[in-house]
Amino acid sequence: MPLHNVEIAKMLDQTGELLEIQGGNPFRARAYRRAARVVGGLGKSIQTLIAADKDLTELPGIGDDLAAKITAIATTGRFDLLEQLKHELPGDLGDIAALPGVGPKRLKLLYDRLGVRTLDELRRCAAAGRLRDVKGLGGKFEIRLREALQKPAGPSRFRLSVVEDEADALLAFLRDAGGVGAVVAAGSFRRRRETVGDLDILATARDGWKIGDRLIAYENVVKTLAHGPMRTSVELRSGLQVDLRVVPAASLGAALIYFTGSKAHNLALRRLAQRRGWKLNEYGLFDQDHRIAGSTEQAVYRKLGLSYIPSELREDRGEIAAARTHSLPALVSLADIRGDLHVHSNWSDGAVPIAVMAEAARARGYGYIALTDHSQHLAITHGLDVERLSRQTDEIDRLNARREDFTILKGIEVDILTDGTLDLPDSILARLDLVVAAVHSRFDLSAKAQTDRIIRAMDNPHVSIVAHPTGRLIGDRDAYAVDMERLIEAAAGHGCHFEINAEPDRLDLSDLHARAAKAAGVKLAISTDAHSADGLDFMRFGVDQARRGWIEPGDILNTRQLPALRKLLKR
DNA sequence: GCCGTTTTCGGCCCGACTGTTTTCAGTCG
Repeated sequence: MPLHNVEIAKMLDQTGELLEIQGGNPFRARAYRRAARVVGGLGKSIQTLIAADKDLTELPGIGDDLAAKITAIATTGRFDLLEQLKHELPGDLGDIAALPGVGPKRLKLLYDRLGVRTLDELRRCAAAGRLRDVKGLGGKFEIRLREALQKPAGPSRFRLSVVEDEADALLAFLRDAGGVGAVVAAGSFRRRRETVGDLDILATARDGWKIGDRLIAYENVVKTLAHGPMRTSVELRSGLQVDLRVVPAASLGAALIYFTGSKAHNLALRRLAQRRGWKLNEYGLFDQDHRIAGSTEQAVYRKLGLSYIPSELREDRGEIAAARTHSLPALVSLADIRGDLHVHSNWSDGAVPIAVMAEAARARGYGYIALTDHSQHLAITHGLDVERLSRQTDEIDRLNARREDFTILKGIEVDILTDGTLDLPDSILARLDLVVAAVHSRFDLSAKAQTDRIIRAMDNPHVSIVAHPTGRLIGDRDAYAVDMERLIEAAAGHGCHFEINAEPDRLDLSDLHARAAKAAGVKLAISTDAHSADGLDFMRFGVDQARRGWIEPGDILNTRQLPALRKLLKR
């Protein structure tokens, strides 16, 4: 059975983990982990690359050996080395290693001295107090482990928008303290990843203890995990962990780079520095003991011979090579957006009338919106039939007649039915400015059927944009099975476009898919799918994901003035 | 296991905090 990239990546990662637990050469284990990350972050599927006879050793961190192993995994669905490791190291060692405070060394102690192989066995040993007697472990470790074992596994990652709410309040609280300079959020939050594991905050302050004390005193803190002169870690009521790092102002730039990550990006930068005989850490870029850069990120990148790399690109996905040749993309920004192409009103399941949505969009500096209510098949949303849609277009004509400087485009978010036909007849679709097509049912189809279904919808020449193409809800629902490469290919061939749905729980297309679409020449709309005026503000999350996908203003439909946009919407 | 404008062998990022060590290993980011 041929496997997808994520599945291959998972097997490689598991292999790396087990190799690490087993001991032996740690760099070998690291090589598997790196390969896992590279495969997981690939825009194209390994299957496609193999089919096209591409040389996998051209991928970073993949040599002859791993290329052969990846090919074997991809084609057979099996990985002998992993099977062998699982046989040699039975039990849920991976789950045990995931516990806080348990790394490969302590895991080995538990395994060798106590014979612990499963979480249940560990729980029994911890309860019986047998851990503290093992030389190298101890009472504190046992207590911490017992707590971790009791705690129900909470959400390990939080949606970006959720963390943003927490961060805004917490940053304001910390900035209010005396003797504090900069207080900024870094980490995956600053890279604008769709989900955030923990919130990293960087501060410059005269006294690191003091701002740490203030963090601990924050009302939502339930637990202090670590507290020192440079670093304090706490857990909030929501379960979100916050890491506060304090550095001198002269180190702010280097610390921002270090604390923003990603880890892989930092490793690559440090290797670059190392090759020049320098050292890069959170305090600066050093030639021997002499700091040659550090107060700003720009200066550090410049010294390393790189253009400034926007935080959204720092994933070690080719940005360092591009920065070296000064060929980074000029990323789209919120200021480039001139309108919103997916908006609902109270004609279907939106909260407010068309005029209110239009006014809210105008207040945000837009020149147009596309009103795209649901179609009849989605009865629960009070979806529009031909007659109501027809009346809605008349209403929009009346509203448009009132304003010179703002246009409401007549649209629909039409359901793609199970067989790929559309929920409304061509006769009415032809009268609209744009048709957004979307799947809202039968998420259970096979990948082939789902892909055929959406391609058939794109065959209809009235369809301009496919909305939320994979149907995922972050943390709630996986994407339906669909062959994204075939969809992108079809869209490119049809002159059809995809949406980056900006709702923080959708962000669909994802960053990787957006990048793949761009590579194929497919243009994208960044749309909010707003069901109320406030919903229009989700635009920033869509723009952030687009930036993570290396997207430039020219790749986006709704960066254009209305006449240019209209041309692109016609097929 | 990967990789090379110092190397095809000998390296592989770097520092803070904790707990158990009695001067530092393990974990984490």
